[in-house]
Amino acid sequence: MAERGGDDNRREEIKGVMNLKGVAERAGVSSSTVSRVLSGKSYVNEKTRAKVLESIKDLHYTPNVLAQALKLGRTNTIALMVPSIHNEIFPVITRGVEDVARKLGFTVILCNTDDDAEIEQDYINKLRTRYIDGFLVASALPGSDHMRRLKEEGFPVVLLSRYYDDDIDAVIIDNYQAAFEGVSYLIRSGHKRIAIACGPRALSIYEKRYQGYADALKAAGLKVDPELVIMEVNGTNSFYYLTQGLLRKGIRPDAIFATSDPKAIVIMRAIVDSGLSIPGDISVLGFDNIEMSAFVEPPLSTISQPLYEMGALGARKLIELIQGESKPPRTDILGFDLIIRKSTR
Amino acid sequence: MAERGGDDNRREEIKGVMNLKGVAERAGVSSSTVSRVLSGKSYVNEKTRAKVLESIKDLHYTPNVLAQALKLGRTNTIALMVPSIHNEIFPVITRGVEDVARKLGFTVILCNTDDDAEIEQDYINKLRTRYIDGFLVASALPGSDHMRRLKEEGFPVVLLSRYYDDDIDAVIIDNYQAAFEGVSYLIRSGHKRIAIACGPRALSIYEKRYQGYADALKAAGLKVDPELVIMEVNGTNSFYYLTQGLLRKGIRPDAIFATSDPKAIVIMRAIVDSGLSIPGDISVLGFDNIEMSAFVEPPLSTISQPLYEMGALGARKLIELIQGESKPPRTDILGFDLIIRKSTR
DNA sequence: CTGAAAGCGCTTACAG
DNA sequence: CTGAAAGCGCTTACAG
Repeated sequence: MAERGGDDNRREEIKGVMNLKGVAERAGVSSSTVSRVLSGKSYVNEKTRAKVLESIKDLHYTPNVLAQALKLGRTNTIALMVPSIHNEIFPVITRGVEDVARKLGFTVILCNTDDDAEIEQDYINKLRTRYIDGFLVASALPGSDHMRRLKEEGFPVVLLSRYYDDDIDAVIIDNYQAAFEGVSYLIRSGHKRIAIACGPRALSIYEKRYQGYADALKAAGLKVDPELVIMEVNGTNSFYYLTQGLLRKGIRPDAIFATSDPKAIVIMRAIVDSGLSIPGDISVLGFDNIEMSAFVEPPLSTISQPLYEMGALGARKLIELIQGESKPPRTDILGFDLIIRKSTR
Repeated sequence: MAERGGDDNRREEIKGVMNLKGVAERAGVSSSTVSRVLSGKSYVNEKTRAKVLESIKDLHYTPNVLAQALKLGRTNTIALMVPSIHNEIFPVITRGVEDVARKLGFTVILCNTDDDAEIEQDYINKLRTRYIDGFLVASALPGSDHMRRLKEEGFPVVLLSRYYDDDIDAVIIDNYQAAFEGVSYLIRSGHKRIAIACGPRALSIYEKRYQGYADALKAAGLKVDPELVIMEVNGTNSFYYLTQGLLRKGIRPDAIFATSDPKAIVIMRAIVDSGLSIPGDISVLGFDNIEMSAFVEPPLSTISQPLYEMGALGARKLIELIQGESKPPRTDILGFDLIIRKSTR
């Protein structure tokens, strides 16, 4: 009895928070036995088991996960690292992750990294100390090698939706191909001066979407006009001023491919505020198919990705890894859909 | 040496995952001493401390949070329970929570409850076993008393944004007053037949907003016309058909107050698709001021709540509770803003 | 089939 | 100022 002094661990005294020893005493057996009926891994005499089970029920006993984790080296907890849960697509992915995790007995710790390598590293340092069984990472920072380092340290890691790499498991869509097909559709329907409103190309998804755009133009014998490449300056809302600036200078694309739906919606606003019509004067194509995109005016044509499934599959893969199924790393590529509504002609 | 047999705890062997004992040996002191320099709670000879610090650095040692938690009975982890992270307002709240928690050395476990009492209970059972230091709950289920039970068991609990109760700390806005002022504004600007598009009144926020709507009408000598009360049937999108149905029957409100922005956006779509104009024929007022609401066509007038601050303050309060400052429970009421854009005349 | 014992990695009262 | 020891609540190899 070292401490147990005047400390304030109220929870200690609450009925309902019991330990193995308490259960064992009430059942008249040793804690080893209780542990065994709990784990179900060894045979226990039917009668003993019944007594133990009853004692557990009477005492409302639930095992202390922390102690188990300390002993076993597993916490049944995974970390989900996303740039920002605020960003439209991550809530859906997160929901997929969480649902699967919950079903399989895991809890998820949410980390917002802001695509900042330092914050990412912070989290990793904090979590790696056996606090976490594995990492699900939607990072867009291709240069950062802390992922690889984590993996080398033996942590299960699955990459989600963004950057990926042959050495690490991943679940993604083919962003290049999706952009390629979206822009090709625009070309097929008669557009000739297609602008792109692109997120930072330092993030691999945007780089890929940009390449898809450029190659689709090339494949149709058109070429990329630097005037028509609108790069994000400072957040999504900057596209409002960027687009207006472009139009005011008299530059007149006949379509704009936005690399995300929120960007597309902001751009539609700028177009309308400039006195032009959609899709009459300018078509707009988005990316992501966020829920609202069907309801804005005009309803937005866009490319949809299976976000929920991405999260769900990612979680499933990670938990398989944690539970020791060691297959070689594999990148799962999910499908996308081109959804035509009224913002393109 | 009981086990240590052929088990697969690879992480054990990885450099970088060290324990107190290792650090102590390298520094030529006892683990007690190392623990002491780490905690900073007792004096340690300057020279000894320096040696220890060096050893820690050399070994890239970070303490095992699990072991600390087991010993101390605290995990520095809080649970955030939200109906669904998918729902527009929760990502922002969550971000506020997470930022504060992180700054104060806490991690947050995210739980999606779907406003389902059983799932809520599930989580609580799972997490209560000292896994978690406290709960931040955005539950809308007023009838559920598991919150109260949790509190009685000694768990710190803070309620967020939704249901609240005098016995438990909470951070909210005055939903009644906000709706009252929004609808009063509509009345002042000449609207006489004001409809409400209301989420399920079983959820306390919607009940409050409904009351604010009803009382604002009453205060102006108008009364609630049951024909103009549109109740959600099955998710936000149902308002599309509900609104169209209303208009098709020839019922013609001159304004619609929607109890959330997504509802407002869906309703605007239905109005336009029915060949009417906004705000010419019908004004629309939303609630929440989600980011996109400034960009939709027409830009949406709405009531904004300080979501980020709500999350941040909630987290701060919870952590204070956890750290033992026991003030009497208090409900903090944050301000709201009526934002007039172009969807109301 | 079951118990006693060691050990997971910490912290801290107790002696020096 | 510092170390040896007990204990947080579990699990499991080792003996019976």
